[in-house]
Amino acid sequence: MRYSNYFIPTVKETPADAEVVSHQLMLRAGMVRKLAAGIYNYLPLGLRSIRKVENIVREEMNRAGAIEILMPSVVPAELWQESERWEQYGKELLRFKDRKDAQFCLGPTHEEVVTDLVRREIKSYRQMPINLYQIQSKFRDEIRPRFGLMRGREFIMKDAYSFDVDEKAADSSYDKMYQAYRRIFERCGLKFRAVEADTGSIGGSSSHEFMVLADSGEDAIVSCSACEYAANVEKAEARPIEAGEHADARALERVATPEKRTIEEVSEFLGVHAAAMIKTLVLLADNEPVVALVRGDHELNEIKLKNFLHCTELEMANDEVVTKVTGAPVGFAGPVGLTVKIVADLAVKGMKNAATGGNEKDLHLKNVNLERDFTVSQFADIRNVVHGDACPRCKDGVMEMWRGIEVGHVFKLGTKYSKALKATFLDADGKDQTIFMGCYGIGIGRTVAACIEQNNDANGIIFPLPIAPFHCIISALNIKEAPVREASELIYQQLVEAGVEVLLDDRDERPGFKFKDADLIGIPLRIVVGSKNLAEGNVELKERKSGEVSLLPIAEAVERVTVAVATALARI
RNA sequence: CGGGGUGUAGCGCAGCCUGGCUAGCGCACCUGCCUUGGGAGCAGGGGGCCGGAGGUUCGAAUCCUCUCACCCCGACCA
Repeated sequence: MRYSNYFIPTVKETPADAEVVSHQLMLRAGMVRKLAAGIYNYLPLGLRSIRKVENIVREEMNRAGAIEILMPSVVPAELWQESERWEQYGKELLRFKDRKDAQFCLGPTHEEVVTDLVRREIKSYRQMPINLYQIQSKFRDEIRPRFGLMRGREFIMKDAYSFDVDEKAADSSYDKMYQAYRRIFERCGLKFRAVEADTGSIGGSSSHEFMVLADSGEDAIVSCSACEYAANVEKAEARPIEAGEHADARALERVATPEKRTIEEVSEFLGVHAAAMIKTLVLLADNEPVVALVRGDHELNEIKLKNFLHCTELEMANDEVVTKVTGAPVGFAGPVGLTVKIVADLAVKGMKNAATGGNEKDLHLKNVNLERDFTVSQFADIRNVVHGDACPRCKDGVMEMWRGIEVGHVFKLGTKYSKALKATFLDADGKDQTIFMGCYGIGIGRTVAACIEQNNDANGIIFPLPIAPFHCIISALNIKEAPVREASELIYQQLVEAGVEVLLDDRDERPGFKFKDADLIGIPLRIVVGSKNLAEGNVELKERKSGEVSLLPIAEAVERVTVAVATALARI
């Protein structure tokens, strides 16, 4: 490709509304342009990287035995009503009507559509296992789209769905996908981790997320320093804390705490450590008030509590409800004397002589003790794991925390959708059975963004070769000079013939301008053709990542680039 | 959805508080000269319904009302 005939609108200044570095660089490098909130045009460079990821995904899905199809993005409401997600999915589902007033939505995911297809066509155990996938634009009307391609409303996703005769076979399909995902992200050149995850609105029994490690990541994940355990904090299990010291219960004390509301304020005012306090939170579970207790230095994990309570809606109560439940304004809630259902975190069980709210304005209690002063309906693991917690799986490890970007997610769905949509088959005994499903997603655009998040410097993007829009750029420094032009053309032709994807910068621009652009768009290898070196028969080869420069005869430079590209692509 | 903020040339911004002359600056763009190893220099030039609608006023980018769009924070830590 010749730069002068191509379309790479680079920008020197950083756009004001781009926060994270991947978004800034994708805009500056001319990879994408915004059309509306969370909706983007993919320009040539961005599209090439996206195609690279798609192709890696495609190859690995095919290798794992999955079969590519393409489903429509416009989906009739009936299917979503049949699975009952029409009501459950909420405002993220973009709904609209056609001219006949029939309801439709833009598919945010395709369990219903694929299950409908399969229930019509798959009738026998002989037709399974089967795994169907597609690479397609999805639409989710996100509350707050942000970070460019990282959280868009329209985005390109690979989604795969497996169908099996029983749970064991489904597990095996799941495992194949898990392994395929590892290969995919390794091939993309990413540093990532697979972690246990909550299943959220997709549902199902268990799942893993594939997280690209990056400080700007929206998700917090934990991993054990000693064993293989790794999980999203939403899911990460807290190891029950052993009962505290056997201190004697002291007499309950009422303490005036004027205007001291937060754990921080009260602990400072009373001179007790936050860990010796009980944090009391009032929530509404399907509109029923519930009180959650966690240790003062811990955080409530709403997802755990929600799963424990088996409710569909869980939210923090507003001031009005808090006042009604505790009899005191916000900031003075405590478990003593409450009549509503109380769920306490396991760590609260061993607490002795704790401090907590007095359910009265400007009042807190000291030396509060379980059983003597208050009772708890149920104990459960409802807090967030914190850095340094003991590992729930092994004896020796402690939990370490990371930030990650979720680029892939694999779910065991069981029979949630097949049951709702009556997707059944006849087994070897001629009996009707429900199909076991799994589903497997990869955010294609997000993978490119996550990659840039992980691979950049002050000058711009540093693409790993497998997903770089071009392998090599030839910077022809003074294109008006015949020798430079001819040598550049020669190198270009030879590289193209060798199967290297080359961008020839044949623009009539100053050298510095070309160097800045080349660095910004992140092409891994650069050959500089300048008249001085060329007089000696040499060109310069520079690696974007290391900055390593070598002066080489033309033939050798071509050879080096060809070998480097072949090596990088053959690595796995 | 709650709070805050911003809409002025393709991009980044000033002007608005305190209304007034032709609406400015940098980058980008066009022409010419010059220059050619890290986003050069000089000269000339094009480009704006100041987000939209309504109002106040002799006069509105500027004040008021409504509206649309976008951005940020929050929507869990009482």
